[in-house]
Amino acid sequence: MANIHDVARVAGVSISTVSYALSGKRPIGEKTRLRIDEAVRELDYMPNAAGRMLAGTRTRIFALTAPLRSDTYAPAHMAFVLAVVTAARAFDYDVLLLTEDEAVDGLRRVSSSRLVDGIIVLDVSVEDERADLVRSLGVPAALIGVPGDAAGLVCVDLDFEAAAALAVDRLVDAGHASVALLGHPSAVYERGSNFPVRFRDGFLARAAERGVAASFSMVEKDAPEIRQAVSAILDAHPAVTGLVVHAEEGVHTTILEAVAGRGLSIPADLSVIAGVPTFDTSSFTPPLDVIPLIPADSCVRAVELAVQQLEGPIEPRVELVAPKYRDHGSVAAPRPGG
Amino acid sequence: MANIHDVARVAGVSISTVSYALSGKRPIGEKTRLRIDEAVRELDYMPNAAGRMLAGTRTRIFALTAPLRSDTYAPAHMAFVLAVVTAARAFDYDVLLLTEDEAVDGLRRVSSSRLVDGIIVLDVSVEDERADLVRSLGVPAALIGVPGDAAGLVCVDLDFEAAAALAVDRLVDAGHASVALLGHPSAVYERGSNFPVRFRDGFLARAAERGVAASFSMVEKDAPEIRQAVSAILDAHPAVTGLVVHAEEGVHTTILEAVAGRGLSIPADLSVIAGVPTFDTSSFTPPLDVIPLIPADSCVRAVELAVQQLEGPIEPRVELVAPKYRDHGSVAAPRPGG
DNA sequence: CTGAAAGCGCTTACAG
DNA sequence: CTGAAAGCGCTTACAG
Repeated sequence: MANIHDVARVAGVSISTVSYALSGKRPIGEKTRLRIDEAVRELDYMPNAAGRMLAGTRTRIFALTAPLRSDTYAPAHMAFVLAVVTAARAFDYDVLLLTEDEAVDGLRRVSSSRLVDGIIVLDVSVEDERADLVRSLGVPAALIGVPGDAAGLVCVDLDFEAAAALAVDRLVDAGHASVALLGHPSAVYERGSNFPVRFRDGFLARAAERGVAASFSMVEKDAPEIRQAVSAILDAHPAVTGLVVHAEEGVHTTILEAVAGRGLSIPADLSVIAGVPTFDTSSFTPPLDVIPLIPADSCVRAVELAVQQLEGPIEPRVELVAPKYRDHGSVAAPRPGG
Repeated sequence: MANIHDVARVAGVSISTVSYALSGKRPIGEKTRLRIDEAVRELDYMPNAAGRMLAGTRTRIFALTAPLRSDTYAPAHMAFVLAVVTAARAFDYDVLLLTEDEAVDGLRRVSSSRLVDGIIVLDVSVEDERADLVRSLGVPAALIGVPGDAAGLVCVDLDFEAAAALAVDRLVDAGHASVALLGHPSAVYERGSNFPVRFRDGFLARAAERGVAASFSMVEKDAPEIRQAVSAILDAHPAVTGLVVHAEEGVHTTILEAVAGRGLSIPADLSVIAGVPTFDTSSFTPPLDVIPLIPADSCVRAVELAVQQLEGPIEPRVELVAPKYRDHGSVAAPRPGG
């Protein structure tokens, strides 16, 4: 395996010139550059990563701490991991994957040994020991999600309150005067991430602002309970003509079946918006308008912020990514009669 | 951040003694070791990864190439990634994650730059460009799964033929004389991985060996088609009393509903075994006997084989992991009447 | 049982 | 525009 000395010899220059030619950190004479390029090609030279890390100030590796617990929703989790890796590669960074069992020890190890230049934290929970650790490590880091105590941290997340508000606005703007939110099972609001709470609060707050009636129900995952919840809310609030669903994929389909089962058609009788899913709602029956949670949006920004910190500390912050609305035809004006 | 010279100075020894004390590669005097341990603790010393990589012969990093495509079954994929990372950590190896878009270029980059000591390949397809690449790279590598051309490669996979044969044996041993396999959609058998084919062939071959009637149907994913397939096979082969299912999670539940819908009870009327799922079948209604695909089994072995290759090339091979049977009560003797 | 020293392959001031 | 050289932080023969 050729090294920089081989390239320098073949090109008839010094190793520093080879180094500068490859890094572009100083101007190189036209013909010198050509001879070096030629030598690099001839020897199939690729700089040694360890030499680079040791001499330089960067390892060009980020640690990604992603639990990969089996109780996380795998498709979304996978999409986020993929988005982080893709975003990191755009900055020429590789990603070292640290999982649940080694969350804290692993982060400590790879940052103390200077194996990584920074840390990206995924699947952040309210009480996340990784948040405290990152704070104490003082290493470049960005969290995707917001822990209970975000002081001193750089966090990026979808603006869930704005997303819920956007859903309300769409319904109200279409003429609906009574809206309902079908949410996750109650356990989700009690522990784990705080975004369901933020979505719910954003929903209720905006509905109040807009002066429309609003109700909120938590829905368990079993089909009978889902049907029950749909009936309950439509029976208890007959005026409801706009529905926002913040739940898992399977729950959506069951809700849609239940709605159809009551003889209601979407959007003629009921307008429906899916809130912040990571899955596709355009192939549902009927396709649903959606305010998606887009992994790339948060991940790209988180990686950018981590990269910025390589130059030095930046202001701690919670950066909220603006929600986007995608129309699939499931929202319309309510029937004149109500 | 303390380095090895700091530790040596505080402990009053040379840096080589510190290095040997930490690596355990040569015996160190009792009190010398104590002084070094003390200094390490006092300075919170952790060896610099880049220095280690450059001076040593190992980076202690494996590349894991896992596509993370959105069309792969995420829960299983995540379980495999997790199992690889966990297995690698047991050998004190970290894992660098390379995804789809960079499969070939990324592997070339990290191996040419000596960033990694070896490669673990996940989600291997029949025509997998990564297989050819790994062959040409000549770097320690282990594939989890078997490509069309496995020549020169080290592969590990579940023994799918043996798994299917085990299912047949269980049914035949219980007294069943006519068995059926409900498999994946036809597209799965035509492209992608080859394990569905291996499972099917193992099923048919063992049934022939045991002298029992066997049929095989491919089942699409939509509920109506699933119900249709169940009816078709039970109508066409009324003697069938033993069923093996090799399909996705949702398909299983729909099949069970369809079976119940026909008034058949499991296992009294029909014995059912789930073939090589990565999901839990013990919470199905009823719980199903299962021959699971256990990510850890293949992943641990693949990592072991990669580690072995650090000492030098080993014999190329396709190592098949023996299947295991888990009884949940869904297999019984057929009714005396047939 | 321990140490002095070479060397791994780069980057980057320093010098011209 | 280019080069000689120091140095990053380790490991490991070599020597005693």
